Amino acid sequence: MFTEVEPRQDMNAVQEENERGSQNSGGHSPKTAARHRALREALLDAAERRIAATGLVELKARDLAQEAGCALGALYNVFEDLDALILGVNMRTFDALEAALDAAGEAGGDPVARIEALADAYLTYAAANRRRWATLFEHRMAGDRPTPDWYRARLAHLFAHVEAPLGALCPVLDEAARACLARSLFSAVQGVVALGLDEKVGPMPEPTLRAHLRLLARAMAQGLKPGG
Amino acid sequence: MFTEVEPRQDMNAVQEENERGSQNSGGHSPKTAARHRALREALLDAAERRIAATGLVELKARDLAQEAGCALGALYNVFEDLDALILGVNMRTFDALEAALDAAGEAGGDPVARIEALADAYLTYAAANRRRWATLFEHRMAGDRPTPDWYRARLAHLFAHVEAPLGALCPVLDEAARACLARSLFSAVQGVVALGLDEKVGPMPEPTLRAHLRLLARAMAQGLKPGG
DNA sequence: TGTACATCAGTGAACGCGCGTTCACTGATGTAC
DNA sequence: TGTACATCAGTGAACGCGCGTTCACTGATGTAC
Repeated sequence: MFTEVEPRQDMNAVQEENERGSQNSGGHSPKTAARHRALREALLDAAERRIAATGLVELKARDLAQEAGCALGALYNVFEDLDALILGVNMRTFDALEAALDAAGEAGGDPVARIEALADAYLTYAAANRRRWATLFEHRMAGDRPTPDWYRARLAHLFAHVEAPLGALCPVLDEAARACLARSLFSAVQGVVALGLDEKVGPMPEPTLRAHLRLLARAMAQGLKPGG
Repeated sequence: MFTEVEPRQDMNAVQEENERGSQNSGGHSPKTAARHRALREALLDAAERRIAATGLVELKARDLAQEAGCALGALYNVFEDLDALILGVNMRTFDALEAALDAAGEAGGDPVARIEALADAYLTYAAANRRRWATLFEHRMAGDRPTPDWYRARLAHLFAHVEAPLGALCPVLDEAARACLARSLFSAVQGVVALGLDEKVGPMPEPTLRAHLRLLARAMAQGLKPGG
């Protein structure tokens, strides 16, 4: 029985590692394993920098290897493929973005103020990390492979940040309705931020953008209040 | 003087044609010119169909030629390059989308209702023509060429649809503020529709989506009223 | 500790493929006489 | 109307390039004895 359970746990761990883009972390000696991890980090750093500088479309394996100071082939010792690497970068971005939203969500106040704060924090993060943030939404898997589940979950988890204040604001909603509404509210903010920052349309003054976002958050929150 | 003016007008006409993606419409005889135009249309039709079926990413010159029933090279007799062809498709999409919005905008009612109607029409069009609509925002010019001005103007013109009801709702705003606000309001709707229809996140029931959109439009409109 | 051997991370040239674009050729269409 | 010639749309094989990925090789690292 013990042997039934143990290997399965290992399987899960390995599978999760793989799903998140890591190759068999392979090194048998600790030294090797450390180098392995270091190279992974170096490549992720390089990719992050390049994406921040020129965006996802300009991201090439050769540039990454050069910037990380390794040979082209080494990249494939450490990542399944480029997609896995990009997913790795996006995972970091998710972490950072969620941290920013968590921080904003923790600040107290009435639900409306909290929703406002979340929208504001979202804009702040997106404006300060435009391309990295845009990459979250731009990236499609190569070929016809589907986006991994954990990625979609991660995306969905962004919406969840609005759920708590939404529930406080409008306790009538059942869980499903609240989740849907959270998604739409998040999407509205996402839209305003995305088109507001899009240089193709021409830039919008950031204070104006911020004010509109506040208006949006406040208005929708008001519109949801039982009395509204 | 005559010769000063005439050629310049021709230049402009030609330039506009080119900017919109047409090659020298070249045929010296009317018959040839007609075939030229017919081929253009056939290719645009084919591209529209393929985009509707499989999206912009899957659009290949060879497939287009085959589906339009011409040789690969003929495409380049009639369009500068693939980008020009895609811009041509998007121009059609702009036309159709604007027509839908115009129709929705003409229906009377108070400004709030008109804004609601616009958002609703936008969702309806986007849902019925997902990929074609998505292509409006997905497409980037190849290389580092900038998006042509007329395209950006066309994009901006979408926002303008909300301006009239917005002005009626909130006459205090000067023109610039109104334009900015129109853009943000449009962007919010765009965001809700885009993420609502995005299959990566998982589909949302359309009635719910529509209800949220109405909520958004109504809430923002209320929030803008001088009394709100 | 020293030596022989095995492993495997690291290397970068080469592979392979997809795909936009060109180009030498052809044949239909139009024109001049 | 008929004939010779010119033009140019139409053709699709071939070009060229970018780029992700592989693979035969090497040398450093670790292990056995």
